[in-house]
Amino acid sequence: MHDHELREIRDLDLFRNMATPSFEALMQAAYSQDFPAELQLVRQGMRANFLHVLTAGRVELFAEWSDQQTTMAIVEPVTSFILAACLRDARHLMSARTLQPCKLVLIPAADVRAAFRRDPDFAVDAANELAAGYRSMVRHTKSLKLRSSRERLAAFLLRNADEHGGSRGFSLPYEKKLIASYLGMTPESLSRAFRALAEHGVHNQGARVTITDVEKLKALASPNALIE
Amino acid sequence: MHDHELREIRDLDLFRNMATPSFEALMQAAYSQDFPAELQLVRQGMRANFLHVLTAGRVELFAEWSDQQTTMAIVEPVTSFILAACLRDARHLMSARTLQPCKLVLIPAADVRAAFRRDPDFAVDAANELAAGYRSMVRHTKSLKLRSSRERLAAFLLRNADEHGGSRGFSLPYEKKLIASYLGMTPESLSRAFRALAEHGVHNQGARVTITDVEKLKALASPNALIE
DNA sequence: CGCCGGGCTTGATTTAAGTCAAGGGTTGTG
DNA sequence: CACAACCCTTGACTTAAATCAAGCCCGGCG
Repeated sequence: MHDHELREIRDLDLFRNMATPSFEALMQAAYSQDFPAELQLVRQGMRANFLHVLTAGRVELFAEWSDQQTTMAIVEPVTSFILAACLRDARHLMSARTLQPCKLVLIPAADVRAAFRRDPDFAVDAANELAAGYRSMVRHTKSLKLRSSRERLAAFLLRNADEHGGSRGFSLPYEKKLIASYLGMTPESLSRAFRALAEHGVHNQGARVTITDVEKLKALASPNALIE
Repeated sequence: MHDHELREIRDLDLFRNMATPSFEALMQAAYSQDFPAELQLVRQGMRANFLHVLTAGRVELFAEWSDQQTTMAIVEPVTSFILAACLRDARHLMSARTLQPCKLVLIPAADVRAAFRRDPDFAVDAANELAAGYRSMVRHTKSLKLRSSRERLAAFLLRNADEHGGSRGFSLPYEKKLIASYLGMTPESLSRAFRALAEHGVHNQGARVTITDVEKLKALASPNALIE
């Protein structure tokens, strides 16, 4: 494993405060690997054997059931995933696949659990990470249960405008197909939702989005701010 | 606070392995209180000031947005809730209200955070608790995104049959209104879903449910077992 | 340069679930 | 014991979103 990879991982909130010996032991057991696009990394129902850290590329977490699939989250570098299943030594609730060629560091789950029990600072950071994950899943669920598809898209666009482009417009970070699945609708419905948002301060052309009236869009996405 | 309450709390997974001095300090700062039914304990958007432990009664966690509400979880004694918001010192994502007269132990969030940073065993247990919470929220979300309302009800009934009555029939643990909201549908739809399940091995009369054909119901609820 | 092929859009139609409205049953209470 | 209140059910109807079916557009490749 390369030095710059080690540093990237060390800089994650999850590993930042870990004692150096624990970290080194953990990295000793870990290995870095390259994967092609469209490869299934994790299958739901299987035992969690590795904590994954994505250092390059993009990974989709999705759930499947009876020949249906839905996107649960999209992982961007540098981020760890599958921490909960590792700590609980449980089966995966979600599957994972690469969306592009990816570089991942795989850390054996047993070593993660050991470090977690031995290193208090790591345990604290793991708990924080899990709390954050829990809260983001709560937000996702709330959005699904309380908002219409149009409103979900509005909220999604506002969040992205904040993180990326700002008010001068930005490009959608993923394929619309994927966004639709993440937001819990079909690609057709997403297309129509974009049209409907034209009335609410959104201009869209292909992957290009410009928010022409932030206030109007916010009014649609969060009549009051309490949802997130 | 009474001795038997202290023992109940001590026996929770969250507090079981905590060092005795940490536990005692934490309980020193805590206090027990009785609440009437239908009282709002927590309002989403507010700062999390207390970790709550329910020792008697029943509490609903719900989310609200733009004059809509939806049930996110129902808490039964003895269980702690709002751990994630406490640890992150963040605002509540959900509101909470008592469904019945309740007894709660309130532990100041600042003390929880302190104990959490100071006591490694507590940090480990907190992380486990959060991991479990995260996973249960993932299951809920998967169910919402991948199953029809009929299928969600089927899965809910199977889970309850397991936990309570067994095959000899059981009583629904809450009002149907509440179950409907938890499952993400209206009371009317729940009613129709029950009727539809008559064809799939479920007999229902008021709060009374008997599963007359478990296999048939399972076939409907989980064509393959991977969802949970 | 032209012709796939996939992703996206658009229109027509269906369907699951929500809404509205009314009535039945149960429970608690004066 | 009767009445009110609330929960639940049922029926009629509406609606949001899914499905089905073309067609379009754009990038990659022969």
